[in-house]
Amino acid sequence: MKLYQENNKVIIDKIKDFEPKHIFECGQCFRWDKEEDGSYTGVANGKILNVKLEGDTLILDNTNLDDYHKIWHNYFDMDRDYSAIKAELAKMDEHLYNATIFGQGMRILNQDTFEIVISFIISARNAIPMIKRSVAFLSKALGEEIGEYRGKKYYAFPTPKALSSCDEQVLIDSKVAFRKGYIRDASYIQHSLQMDMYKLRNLPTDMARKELMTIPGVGPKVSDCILLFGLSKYDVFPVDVWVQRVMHEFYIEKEMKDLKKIREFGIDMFKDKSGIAQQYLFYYAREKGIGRK
DNA sequence: ACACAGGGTCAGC
DNA sequence: GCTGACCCTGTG
Repeated sequence: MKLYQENNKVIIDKIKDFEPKHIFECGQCFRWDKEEDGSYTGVANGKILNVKLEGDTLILDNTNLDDYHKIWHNYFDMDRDYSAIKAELAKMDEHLYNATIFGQGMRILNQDTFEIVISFIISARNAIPMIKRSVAFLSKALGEEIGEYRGKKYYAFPTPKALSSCDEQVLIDSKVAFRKGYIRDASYIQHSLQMDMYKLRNLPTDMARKELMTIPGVGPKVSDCILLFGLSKYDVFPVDVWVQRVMHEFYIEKEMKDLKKIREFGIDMFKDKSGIAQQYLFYYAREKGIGRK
């Protein structure tokens, strides 16, 4: 692996376990879009980045080595050995083997805690394209304009202050619908520091989870997603309709509908790799339509 | 056309 | 612990 800068690109030769499609389309993030040339452009930490894989060369455009080390290295979870994780999961059974092969190159991004809280509140009983639409609308309406890339303007995710004090009409127009009260209240909780969601990182998973569940619009499933995608906790197992289906298909009787028990089953099975296992299974199930009637 | 479900959560029994 | 309502939109 060789890392170097060329103009405004950071290039990594001989990259392993990095497949942009699987990273950006596995359902963990909502601010990355595919360009016509197959690359992906998105916003994180107030910066615009374009990502393209050519063979085993990763090209990060619109950035520099300084930002790579400060932001993107951690954002893309570069220090984690996904080959080792995949190998461990794949040897458990044929389903995990298939799911890890299918999702090869998927990585769990380290995303901003508050952005993940709001995004996954929006995700409840919603479809992924609509979640992306709402998040894009709110960012454009309330977020700071951070620059232009390939002729398009980009906006940072709104601050807690902006989201907690905006006109109700903005939330209505964003189509977050019945979730608008949750978003305003959750944003105020962070803005007022009634709870500092960023500090939950320092708590054990179960305590952080208990805290998250006090936020309006945050239940068992959304809190697990926040822990996994926004707080770097991997001993969680978010159970949504797809994980439910894939678990019924592969591991447990269909009569077992108690989501709490399915979650405990997953954590018991996958331990400290539950979150990552869940993401391989979720992506595999959703792309293949496993269990859909 | 129109019912149904989409990365669930909450309030009211 | 269960059950229905919740906004809006794409899908069949």
